[in-house]
Amino acid sequence: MADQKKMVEEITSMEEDFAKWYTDICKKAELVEYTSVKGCMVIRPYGYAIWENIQKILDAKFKELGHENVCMPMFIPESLLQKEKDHVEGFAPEVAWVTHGGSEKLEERLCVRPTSETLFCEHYANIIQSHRDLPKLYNQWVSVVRWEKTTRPFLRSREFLWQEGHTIHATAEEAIAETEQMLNVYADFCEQNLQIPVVKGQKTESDKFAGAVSTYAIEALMHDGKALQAGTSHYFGDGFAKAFGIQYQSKENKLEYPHQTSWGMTTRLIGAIIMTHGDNNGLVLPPDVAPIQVVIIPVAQHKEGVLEKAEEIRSQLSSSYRVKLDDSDQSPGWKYSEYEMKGVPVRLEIGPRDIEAGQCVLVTRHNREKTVVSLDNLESAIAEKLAEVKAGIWEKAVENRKNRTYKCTTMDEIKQVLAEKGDGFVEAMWCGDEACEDKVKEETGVGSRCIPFAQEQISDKCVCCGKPAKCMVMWANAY
RNA sequence: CGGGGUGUAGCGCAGUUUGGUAGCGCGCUUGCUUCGGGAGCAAGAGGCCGGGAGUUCGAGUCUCCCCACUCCGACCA
Repeated sequence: MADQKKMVEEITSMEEDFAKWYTDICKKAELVEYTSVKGCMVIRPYGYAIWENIQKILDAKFKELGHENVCMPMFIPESLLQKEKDHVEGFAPEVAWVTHGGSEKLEERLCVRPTSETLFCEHYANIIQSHRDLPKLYNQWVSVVRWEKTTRPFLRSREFLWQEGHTIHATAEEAIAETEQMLNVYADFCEQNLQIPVVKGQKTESDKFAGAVSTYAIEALMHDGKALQAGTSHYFGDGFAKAFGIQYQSKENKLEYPHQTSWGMTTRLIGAIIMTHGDNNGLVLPPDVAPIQVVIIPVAQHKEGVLEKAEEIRSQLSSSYRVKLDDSDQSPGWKYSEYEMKGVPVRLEIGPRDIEAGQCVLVTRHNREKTVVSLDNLESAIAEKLAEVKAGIWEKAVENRKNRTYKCTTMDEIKQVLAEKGDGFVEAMWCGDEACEDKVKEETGVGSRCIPFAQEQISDKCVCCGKPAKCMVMWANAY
């Protein structure tokens, strides 16, 4: 909040240096720690707990829709990776290779999975014979490795955690429906659980997944105006099935190729949370995934009855919420700052004066508003506060995106608005020609993020070449 | 992968120009006093100066080679 005094001095302000602000939060809020291997980070308990909560919610959604979890190996033989031409071309530049087992050189080198399409395909070829074997709705929670050149905590690490869904269906229609369904699951998760507004859309040909027929994505806008892809869902058609020889016998007794999808979300979401909701005092966590939803800070805890009351409240609340009572011997002021930095949505202060009056103080993280509430209906008061936090951070994020979404009809307009207002989402028309896509990127610095489902006819001409436009594209500088 | 910057105690830094055997602040430990927005005093602990080779009687400091972090590009969840 602009008028609030900055109370945590350890974090660089985002106006001063956004990149440093980001890494400061990652480290000071104890989300990650670097290791001696470039791009490989320790996700510390507080950061991992966020991921576990993300997993819990998503996994339940997947299972509700009939998906089953499986686990593929970590290694892919080179020959297997190479079966689908586009796929290998897309991933080969960034795979890590295992060449030795012990001291012996392997006959065929193995890549550490950058994604598992090939492994799923090999497996599907083995287990699918009949239409009765379809569909298979699989998902796995694993880590993958991509040998990135520049790395940043959560946003781009060489090893990252994710889930990858891989489904295989008898018909194209079914597979397309699955692709769309999962994109919607992702969008709903971002918006309803993480309070991150997203734009749903389709990737352009040049930007789609290696080996896919079509790629869909959700794009979120960060505080600094850069776009972040928060999730993707791909439709593969029968290309992989053909490359890997997956066939099934239909009811009509004909051999057919099945149709596939894949979709994924990663620990990058934690980066999205930081850069969507965080402020100069640190993290601001969406209540649904916050490891601690309510932190209880006893005041004058050495005085008789204070800790006992605080513990009583903790115990009472812990059946409904993730609660922590901090009874360490730090001063209350220190604790306020500490848990603000860690983004805990609601703080509960309780001291001798409160106890006497049968009340406590609730403070919401995103706006630091204090409310005195009676201890008699504490649970509902907290539910209200958590809902307030959700609504508050959602509105703020939507507002930011609104302020940073620009409609442009010419290249000069794009350059001008970016120079004046800073990075953001640029909506502009496109003719569909890849040359124009490249030229926009080259001249203005913003690349195509997606072709939003929510189309708007901004003009009838391509922003670049002036020829008749096919669709509106959302352009942005991206992470 | 190209161009810049940085690696000295857990964190932030000084010391490097001019080689002489390592310091400051915060944090940490113990004790007492404090406690409603990062408390005070006192006494302590903590370093193969990112790693390796070299020059030198002697290297945090000079030379070379690695590695990591970071920023700006290109590539990417």
